Amino acid sequence: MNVYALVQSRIRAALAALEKAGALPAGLDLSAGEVAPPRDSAHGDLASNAALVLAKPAKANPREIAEKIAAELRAAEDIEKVEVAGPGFINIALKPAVWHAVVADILRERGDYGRADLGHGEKVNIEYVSANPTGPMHVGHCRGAVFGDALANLLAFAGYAVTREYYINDAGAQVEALGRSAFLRYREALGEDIGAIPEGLYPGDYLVPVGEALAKEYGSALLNWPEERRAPLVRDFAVAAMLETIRQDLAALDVHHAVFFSERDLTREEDKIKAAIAELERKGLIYRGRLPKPKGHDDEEWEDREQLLFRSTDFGDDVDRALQKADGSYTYFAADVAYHRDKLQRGFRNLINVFGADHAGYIKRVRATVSALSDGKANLDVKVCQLVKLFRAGEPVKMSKRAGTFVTLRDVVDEVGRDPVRFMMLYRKNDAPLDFDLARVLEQSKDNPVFYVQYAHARGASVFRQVREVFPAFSPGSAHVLNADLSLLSDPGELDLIKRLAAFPKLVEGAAVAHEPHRVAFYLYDLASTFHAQWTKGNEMPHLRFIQPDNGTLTAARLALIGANTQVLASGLAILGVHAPDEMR
RNA sequence: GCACCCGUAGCUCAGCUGGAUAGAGUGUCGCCCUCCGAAGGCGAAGGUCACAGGUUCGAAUCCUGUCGGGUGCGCCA
Repeated sequence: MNVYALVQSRIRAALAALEKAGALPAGLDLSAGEVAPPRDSAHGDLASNAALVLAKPAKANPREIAEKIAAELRAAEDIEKVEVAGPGFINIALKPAVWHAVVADILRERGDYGRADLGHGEKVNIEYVSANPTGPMHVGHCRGAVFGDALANLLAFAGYAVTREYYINDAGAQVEALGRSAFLRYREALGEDIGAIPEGLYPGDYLVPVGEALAKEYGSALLNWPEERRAPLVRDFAVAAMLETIRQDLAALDVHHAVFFSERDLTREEDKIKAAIAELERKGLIYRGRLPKPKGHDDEEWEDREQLLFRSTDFGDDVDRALQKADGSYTYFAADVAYHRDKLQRGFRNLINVFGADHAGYIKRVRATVSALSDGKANLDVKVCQLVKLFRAGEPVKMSKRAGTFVTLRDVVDEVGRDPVRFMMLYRKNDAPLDFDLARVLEQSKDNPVFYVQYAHARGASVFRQVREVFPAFSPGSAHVLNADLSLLSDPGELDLIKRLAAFPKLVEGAAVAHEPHRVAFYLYDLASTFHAQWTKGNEMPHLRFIQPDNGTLTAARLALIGANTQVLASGLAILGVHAPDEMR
């Protein structure tokens, strides 16, 4: 049971009663207002602003409405105290039994506690990473990968049927360059001195094994093949190898996509692109025309040219967008139109794209595309992940992709491990830049949020290990713990911890609606902090220690609280995709 | 020139979609281990929420403008 929902429903009932009695005008939105924890806990457990929100439509004084609502609420069994404060806030204190019931709920529902049904099983498509298959992933990709994955976990937890998807940019000039680069490495593998890698090709060492693999598979045969037969083969071979590398890199982060969608498949069957453009044409959104030259872009290569354009400005874009290049082939954007049409045809009405910061300028045209193709019936949210700056003990780590010496995702995961990478990437809003310090995330101290949260989980497990020496039967799932007399949990610190645990379902809903997994990370930090504080109280006040050797019933109740806390930490960490260890060594 | 993102404590950042006296961490200063993990905790100090208007019962949050920082800008992907 969600205490926020409980109180909200009590307020709604109170409003309905008032309306029926004529104390409020009919026709008001009775679900108006919000129940939230007050900033100052002295104001009570929960506060509602319903009276303030309703004051205007009801044409009444907010304090008077609040008093009426308060009078109704005081009759409710689970409510201990109701006060009207300030301009018309309704401050509510709940009976301890309500809070104790939260602990029992968590222990009963276990991993399902906090699960929501916001999505009603509706399908959501999340496209993320989508790094070009021209090399290993670097740290910049890492953030989008972790963000998309955590968001997918979060939405699944909130009741959506989530599809995780990767769009492979395996068409166009970049992969042709990759193929030529791989062919050079192939000749190198055959013993030829290839000299420096020419400008425009990929110089990175990671193509050396690809050349060797080609040599192993084909011997020197490819040298004699005509280019039009050889080039596509080498290119596809190289793309497949890069894709395999990327999959392994993602697996190291525990990121797994269900669908890999190939751009080349779209361009090979141009039908799909043509069909997508035809559909836009039927809607009157395609025309031939000229684009204005962008300002502050003083290159003489600008050639005023008539081209095939999509009226994306009808949907809020800055300029209309080209669908064909000068040579008549389709642009990347044209393929993307077909790709998004494909998503819609697969029945998705909720789409989420996770972009890197350098693609922010692409958002409006994709939104325009989805809006046009779905007649405004589909929702597309584009989440932009800002840049990651890499540090080591405060010093910036230099990287240059051009020189082929960039820091790969794999380097980072190998150095610090999966959990710190995932947690730190999520311990920030996605649209704020992120400084990632390789040294700091490995510190085993409270200065390191990853450690701090995991440590809280491990401490909980540690108590259950310790208690075996006094009460061997008190295992986490034992009847002693599950049926403990929770009314014994009366210390303010214990109640405070329960109140935070009770906030988890609301937190999940809010984070899911906003598509903001970082809220989960901050919540967990806060929860861990509350738990650590209660733990340490036992140092000075032995009667507050969780294990009371001479009092089994009290120990059982406190173990129930710890079990609930450990469960919520585990559930939250699972959303982030971070391990919840039982021991830290 | 235009578009998008950002501007909150010395530093790094939250702020639950408009609520009450703006919060954490870090740094500075002062405390707490015979004790379930001190790998932790408690306290003090620290603010014109970039600036100026506007919207209303009420603004860090919404609107307009200014300043400052970042990213991007036809025929690349």
